[in-house]
Amino acid sequence: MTPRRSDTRERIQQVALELFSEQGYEKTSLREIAERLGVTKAALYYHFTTKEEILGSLVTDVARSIDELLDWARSQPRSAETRQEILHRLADLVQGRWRPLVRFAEENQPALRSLEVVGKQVRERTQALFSLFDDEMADLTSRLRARLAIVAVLMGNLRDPAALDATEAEMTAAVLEVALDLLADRPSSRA
Amino acid sequence: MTPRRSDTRERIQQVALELFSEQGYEKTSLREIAERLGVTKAALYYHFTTKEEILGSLVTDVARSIDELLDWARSQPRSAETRQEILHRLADLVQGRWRPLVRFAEENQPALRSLEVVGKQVRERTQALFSLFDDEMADLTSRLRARLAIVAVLMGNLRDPAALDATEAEMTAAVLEVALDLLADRPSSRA
DNA sequence: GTCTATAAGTAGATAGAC
DNA sequence: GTCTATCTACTTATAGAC
Repeated sequence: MTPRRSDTRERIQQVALELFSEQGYEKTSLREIAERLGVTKAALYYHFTTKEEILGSLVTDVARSIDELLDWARSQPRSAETRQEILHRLADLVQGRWRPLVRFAEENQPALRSLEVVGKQVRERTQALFSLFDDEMADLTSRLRARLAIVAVLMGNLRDPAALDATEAEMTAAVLEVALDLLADRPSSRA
Repeated sequence: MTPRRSDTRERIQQVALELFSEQGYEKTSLREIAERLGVTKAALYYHFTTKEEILGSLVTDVARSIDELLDWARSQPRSAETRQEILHRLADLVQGRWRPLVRFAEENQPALRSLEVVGKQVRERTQALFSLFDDEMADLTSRLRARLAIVAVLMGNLRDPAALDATEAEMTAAVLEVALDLLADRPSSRA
């Protein structure tokens, strides 16, 4: 018996995310959101006090999921198995329910940065993800590789302009393989 | 004796790029550009017929530089030395004179995509850069690695939120090392 | 909980004087 | 080549009826 007073709020979030993803945050107006939903602008203001709050409510939800991943990761031993499992969970996260929003965040950095509250949340999580594999004592190339591993996982999520025509499962597997290889310590070869 | 009728046009380009980079394309208004320049909006319209044309004039300049790199690359044999030189030239390009604009392009994909002419130029060059190292007969992970090598070079260019406190020269060297390693063929280890 | 109506401001763009 | 003045079309946001 969930209260379920209205699903309008959730429908607003869903439609807003669609439009933000298609056009970017700045270019999307409240009028457009209201029209696609078949309600008026004023209706939006009943559920959200500002445009930023609509985006903020979405970002907060993702941030919670990332925090759960971070908490879990920090409770585990720093082993190769842990790293592998972290990457798997991260891949699930960015390709599952949060795919549209994560993609949106990747593509709209300036819009997110310029928003007071939302920007802070995004920056903190980005940094936390990078720091997961970041050994501050390691040399620069190792640290770069660690970051690229994260980026590789996020790449499985991209709107691909020059498609690699692979299935999603193939992409995920390939991306994880490349990411794990980036994390593997290797003797510094090469002159 | 260059004609040099007016440097206003170039000053507009320079100031516009500053503001576009700081705030994003959509959020930057012609009023702001004019104000920072100490002229009026109408003055801008003497030099550029639309806002998009200001950005377009900048993008066209970079596109030309990338085309030169692409032409040169295609005229070379497909050797390890060539790949190394390509990466070096790409790094020079994104970290030199075009750094602000390349960074802007990375951060404002949706804005650029939604612009008719500009978007096409950007998409074509991105694809061309990826295809430089892309052997369509190779397996998926190799192709992913090739793309990641390009991404790595572009990462040397990022506004870094969690700074790796390295000098620019160190970053460039490290980024190139990682990129080259990504391009190196390797026996598919790992179960 | 959703509406109409409207405020108050800004955007990109133009006409025409100087 | 740059200005003032203005236009039209939007924007986010609010007040208050239903």
